[in-house]
Formats: sequence, structure tokens, C-alpha cells
Amino acid sequence: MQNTRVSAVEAEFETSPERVRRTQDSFSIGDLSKEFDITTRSIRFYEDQGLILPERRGQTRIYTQKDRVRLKLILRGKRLGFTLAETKTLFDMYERDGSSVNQLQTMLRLIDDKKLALRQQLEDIKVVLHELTAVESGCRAELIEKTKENP
Amino acid sequence: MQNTRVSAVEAEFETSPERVRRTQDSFSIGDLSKEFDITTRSIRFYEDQGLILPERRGQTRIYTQKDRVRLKLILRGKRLGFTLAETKTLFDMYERDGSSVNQLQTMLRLIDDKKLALRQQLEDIKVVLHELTAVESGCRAELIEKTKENP
DNA sequence: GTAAAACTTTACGTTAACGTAAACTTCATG
DNA sequence: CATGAAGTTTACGTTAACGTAAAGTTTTAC
Repeated sequence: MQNTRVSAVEAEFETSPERVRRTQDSFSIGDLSKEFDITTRSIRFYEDQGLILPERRGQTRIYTQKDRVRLKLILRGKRLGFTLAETKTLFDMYERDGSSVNQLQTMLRLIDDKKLALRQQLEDIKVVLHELTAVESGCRAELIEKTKENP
Repeated sequence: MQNTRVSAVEAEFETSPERVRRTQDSFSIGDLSKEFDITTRSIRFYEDQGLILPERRGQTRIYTQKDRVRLKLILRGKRLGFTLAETKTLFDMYERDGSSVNQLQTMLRLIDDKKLALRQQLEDIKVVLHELTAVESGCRAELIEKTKENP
């Protein structure tokens, strides 16, 4: 009974069958597109890019809980500014290295890069906001001049 | 002798011939590409998009001070987050309305839009930075766990 | 006078993440 | 059994701002 506690990140990857029995365990592409409010085109695109690999019943795609979790992770990644390629890297890494120490380190590197880039962006935006305010002041002053000239 | 003072924005548009006599009054595409550290391809592209209209001596483009000033404005616009299309709108407006009250108002609207968008971006980035930090903490905690398990 | 440098036009390629359209099959339902 | 919903594949289109290559002309330098 060691390891009753499941880490947050792994909990999203490993689908403990017992805990989800009460909900579905397979989904159509429509189900998922509704649940996550994305188009079926997007879901198929993620498959094209090698991020998901649903089973097939004939032609039709059948998605498991694992696929569903992956979708969730893809979308979270997007919110965090990861490209699909970066997210795929993490997935591939997890495939090859279940224990995933490697993956965690890669994730940390990615996060660090993102944070750096975002901080830079933050600074840039602040600068531009100031510049914009300056230009704005200039414009206002000029407008007042013009309005004086032609009342 | 009224109007000795020239407004900042107009000063960039109107090239007072007397004030620039000591420098060149025509430039090659190479001159400008070096001065502004952009490729000649970019300069020709701006022409394609209708932002500049240099004279020609035969095939060769001859740029005047006015063109040079426009280039400077294009680049400033880019720094401020304006698209080429937006900058073109301002140019076109100036062409049709030299007095330019209209232009100033449009500029103010554009600036306002940009500021709003940038502030939104700023907020978004802050949120993501926090999320990233949270995920990072999770990863670190997990790494420590893993390292304990397999010393 | 010739070779290199600078200039020209034309036009396809790039990036990311899908949108959109066409043309088809499969499934459920009244 | 027809029809409409949901699914499928294929493949071109979108956006912004150029990059890059090819193939030609003109100018400058020695």
C-alpha cells in the first residue's frame, strides 16, 4: 500500500481505471470537440502532428481516456505558450521513459525558457506602452493647436 | 513669422528643405537599407504595399528625403506594434488631408486600440507566468520524490 | 574593357495552427 | 428506405512580413 498518493503531473498521464469507472471510457471525436470546445479539425490536426493516436473501429476514431487526457494537456500547453511541437516532445519523452525523470527535467528547461521569453515580452510591452502614451500626448497637444487655429 | 514652431509629428512628415541642405537629398536603396539596417527586399516590399513611391531614373529607384522619413515612420510604427496596413492608412490619410486633424484622431484611436490590446497581453502574460511557476514547483517536488526513490 | 558590385523583376517558400470546401461513407431514425 | 447527422480523406487557403533564388541589366572601379 505504498504509493497511494499520485503525483499531480502523473495523475494526468496515468489513467487509473478504478477512479474513472463511473464516467465513460471511450469517446467520439464529436464528444471531445464539444467537451473542449474545439473543432474536430483541430483534433484531427493534433493526430496528424503525432500528438494523439486514437484507435479505429473501421474508419471511425475511438478516443480513450488517455487520448482525452492528452487533449487536455495539449490545450493546457497552449495556454502556457507551448507549441504543439514542444508538447509532442514531452509526450514522446514520456513514451520512452515512463519514470520520466528525464521528462521532468526537460519540462523544467522548457518552462524556464518560456519564463525568460515572457519576462522579456513583458518588458517590451511596458516600453511600447510608454512610447504610445508619449505619442498620444503629442497628438493631443497638436490637436489642441489645430483646433485653436480653425475654430 | 507665425508658426515658427513645427509640431513633432508634422516635422517628421514635412521635410523642410532648408533644414536638411547640409545632408543628401537623394538616396539609393542600398543607402537606406544600410542606414536603417533592413534588407532591400523589405524596402521594395513596402513599396509593393503602397507605403513608399520612389522616383525612378530608368529602372533604378531614387529615394528622396520624404521617402526616407516615411521609412523611418514605418519602422517606428512597427516598433509600436502597428501593422504595415495600419501605417499605410495613416499615410493615405495624410495625403488626402494635409491639415490632418482627421489623421490625428485616427492615430489616437489606433493608439488607444493598441494600448488596450497590450494591457490585455500584459495581464495574460502575468497569469501565464504564475501558472508556469506553479507547474514548475510541481515538477521540482516530483523530481525530489523520484530522486528519493532511486538514490 | 572587363569584372565585380549594385540594382532590377518575377515568383515561389516560410511559419503555426488550423479553416474551409469537396466528395465520400456510415449510422440512426422516423 | 430515404434522409439528415456525424464521420472520413484530400488538399488547397489563410496571415504577415519578408527570405531566397534565378536570371537579367546597369553602374562603378581598376
